Amino acid sequence: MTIEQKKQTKAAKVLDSLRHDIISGHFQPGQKLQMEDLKSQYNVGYSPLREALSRLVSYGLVCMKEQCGFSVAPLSMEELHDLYMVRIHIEIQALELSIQNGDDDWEADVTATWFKYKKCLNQAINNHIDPSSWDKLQKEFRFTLIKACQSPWLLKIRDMLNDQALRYRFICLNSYYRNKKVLNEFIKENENLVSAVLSRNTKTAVKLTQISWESSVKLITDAMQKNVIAK
Amino acid sequence: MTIEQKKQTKAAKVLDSLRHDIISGHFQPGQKLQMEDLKSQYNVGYSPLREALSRLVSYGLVCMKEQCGFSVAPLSMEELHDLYMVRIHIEIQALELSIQNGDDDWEADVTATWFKYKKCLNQAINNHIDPSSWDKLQKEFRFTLIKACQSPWLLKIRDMLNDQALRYRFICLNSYYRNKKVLNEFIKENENLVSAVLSRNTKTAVKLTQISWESSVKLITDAMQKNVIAK
DNA sequence: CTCTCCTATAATTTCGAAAATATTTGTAAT
DNA sequence: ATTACAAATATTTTCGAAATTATAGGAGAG
Repeated sequence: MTIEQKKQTKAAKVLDSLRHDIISGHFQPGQKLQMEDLKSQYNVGYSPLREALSRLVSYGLVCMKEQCGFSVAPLSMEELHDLYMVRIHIEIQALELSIQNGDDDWEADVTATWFKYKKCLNQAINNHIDPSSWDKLQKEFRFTLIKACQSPWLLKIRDMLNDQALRYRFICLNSYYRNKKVLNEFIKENENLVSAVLSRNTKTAVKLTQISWESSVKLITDAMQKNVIAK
Repeated sequence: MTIEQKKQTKAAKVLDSLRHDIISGHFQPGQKLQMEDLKSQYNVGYSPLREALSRLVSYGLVCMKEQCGFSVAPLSMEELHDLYMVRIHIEIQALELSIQNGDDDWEADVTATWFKYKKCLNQAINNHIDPSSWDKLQKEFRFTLIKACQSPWLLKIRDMLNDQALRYRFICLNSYYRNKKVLNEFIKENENLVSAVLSRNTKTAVKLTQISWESSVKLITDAMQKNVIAK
């Protein structure tokens, strides 16, 4: 329990927990989310639960059918491709704007977060893996790259698509963690991306992002065909 | 009360009503949404209300501050421009894909919905204005244009941005209804758009959409500066 | 044996009172 | 007069029982 969680409402807390538990795969895609179960699992009443679930419906992580309750949004090959297609568009748009609008402070910020993230990645190569700090730093780094875009709507939509995509990425996270070759590739790719961004080379930055994400889709597709998580 | 609203849950009904009442400006931007008031206005208890409001928070039409309740999302010049920037991008992407993927049935659909919509617009010129059918037909027409894009995520995001934008459009709707010159322009623009779409001329269709929307932004900007709805 | 309809059970959804928190009002001290 | 503090009021948030609706199981007719 962190210090800052004092005055949060129960609805907000259970929203965070649910989102995390869905993204991380604690609940299976498509799984029914029964009120009674959730109530005892999260130790809350009906109201905050329904509130959280309702928000996740709009957010796209949860489905609901009237009078038949809630369920975890399913994953599928088709959706994976659709999701990444839109996501690449949004992310690239944000990146372009960010490179265009970012000031000196932003450049410093990019450098700093990449420095931290890189350090974590290098430790991962030597088997010192800390998944939670990996996630945090990756998230921070990727957000810093685009946060100077000055478009609240782009950022909001990106957030949504990002959370969706994280569910798919979880399928093949283990291959990331273990494979040193993949990790080294990954570090190099990001290194190139950062230089392109800092030198305001929009075209290169966009192309690198596109390539990197398309290979992500490939990795996930392979993992999905092996696993039986989604046909 | 329409026929098909029998087995809807109260939360769903109040969600629709709230969305409509916010978009149409029945509630002022930024206005506080008090539970007691809403409860008596919509004749429901706390649970379905909070559920609907929660979904509208994720959707972007409602804001909420913990322990301080809900309020209507505010409008502003900055957001207008941000919104339309993103919206144009998404809509164009969807339009391109739709032109690319649409089959013969889709072409027929486009022709049919435009025929109906045009008829309604022509009646509007002769002062036979029916705002509700105007809205319905406009919505149907614009959706038909892009529905062949085969991307659920694009459609979902478009829906969200569309509803947001409708709030701004409401500010200057009266000038649309009354001004015959604007209406004639409008019909002509759409006529051109439909021909471009049907002849699969993606470039022209995109350009026409862009121009038409940029002039929309201008109209709204002017109206906002006159009205005092948002500074 | 299969299908339909009815009953029993289980789940979702809703209500309104109770708890928790914010806001306002009033009082006293500086 | 102004600030600080405290009581009173108003509002939001939560709980769990009650109402509504779906689902499963079983009896009877064809």
